[in-house]
Amino acid sequence: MALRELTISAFAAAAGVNVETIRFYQRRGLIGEPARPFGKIRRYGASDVARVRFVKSAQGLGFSLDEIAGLLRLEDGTHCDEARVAAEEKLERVRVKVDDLLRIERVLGKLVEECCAASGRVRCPLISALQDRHDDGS
Amino acid sequence: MALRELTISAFAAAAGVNVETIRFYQRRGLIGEPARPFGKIRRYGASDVARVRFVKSAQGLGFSLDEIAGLLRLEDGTHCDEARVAAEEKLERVRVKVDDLLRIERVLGKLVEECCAASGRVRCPLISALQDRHDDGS
DNA sequence: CTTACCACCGTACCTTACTACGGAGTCAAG
DNA sequence: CTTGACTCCGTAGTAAGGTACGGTGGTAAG
Repeated sequence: MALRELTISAFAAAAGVNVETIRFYQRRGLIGEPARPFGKIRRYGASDVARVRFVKSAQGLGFSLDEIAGLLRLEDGTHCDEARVAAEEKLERVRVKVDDLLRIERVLGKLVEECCAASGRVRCPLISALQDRHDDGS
Repeated sequence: MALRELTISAFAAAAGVNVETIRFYQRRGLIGEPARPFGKIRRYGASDVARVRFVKSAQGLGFSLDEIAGLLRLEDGTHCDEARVAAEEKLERVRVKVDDLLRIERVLGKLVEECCAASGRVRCPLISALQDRHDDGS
């Protein structure tokens, strides 16, 4: 587990993605171009692996690559006010997501529990769950 | 707010999507072909609006249209055992997502609070948050 | 009954996020 | 110093999820 000893294929394997995905993320600026200690070949470390895994997790939560890049930029510490405003916005979106997921979780949990107890359901409980989130109209 | 009086464009507007998206969802089976009370023209009701909104919410949470179709099929009540197993699987995925989102929320909240308190951060707290989720290796 | 607007339908196109390909360079082992 | 596995890079292709377009047919107001 030492630093900066992974070749790109070992790196990709460790992060659970395709080699081409790594190169694609580099082009998109999601991971920085690493130093090339020996000749022209890139070497990667554990922190790079963590970064890619983060990207993949965030994607699974419905964030686009652009949004993820925004999240990652928040940590820079530079241009502080801007970052705070951005973070507040993201936070709001994240809270809505958490809310929605918890509703779905609750309904799925009930479905599993009571399964088939009521045979002739008319209305989907999942939909109802997300429907009365915050009971404002539009 | 009566039943089945929306034309497709009113429906799309109410659900916050494009008309073409509605037709696309019909082809995908995400919403059923509605009856056509007068001549050849489809009419939609409030429950259709709710269904489309659900699809959009679920998408924002990282579910694919296929997965969403699966979620919606759960409510049928028919073939009960199958549905219960599926629901359990979904539930597991949802719980992981909730976990991840809560971690991100916590970190973003801290970022907003302490913003800039520590000027020279080295390591991204977001990444760390998702990294030590469940501390199993692979 | 015409005229304008909308619905219907199929097909084509677009964006996002990869994934594959092909040719040239690198590097360690034999 | 060759061989073979691996890397680099640009470009092209793919899959998912829409979005746009263009022609035809309803339908409701004047």
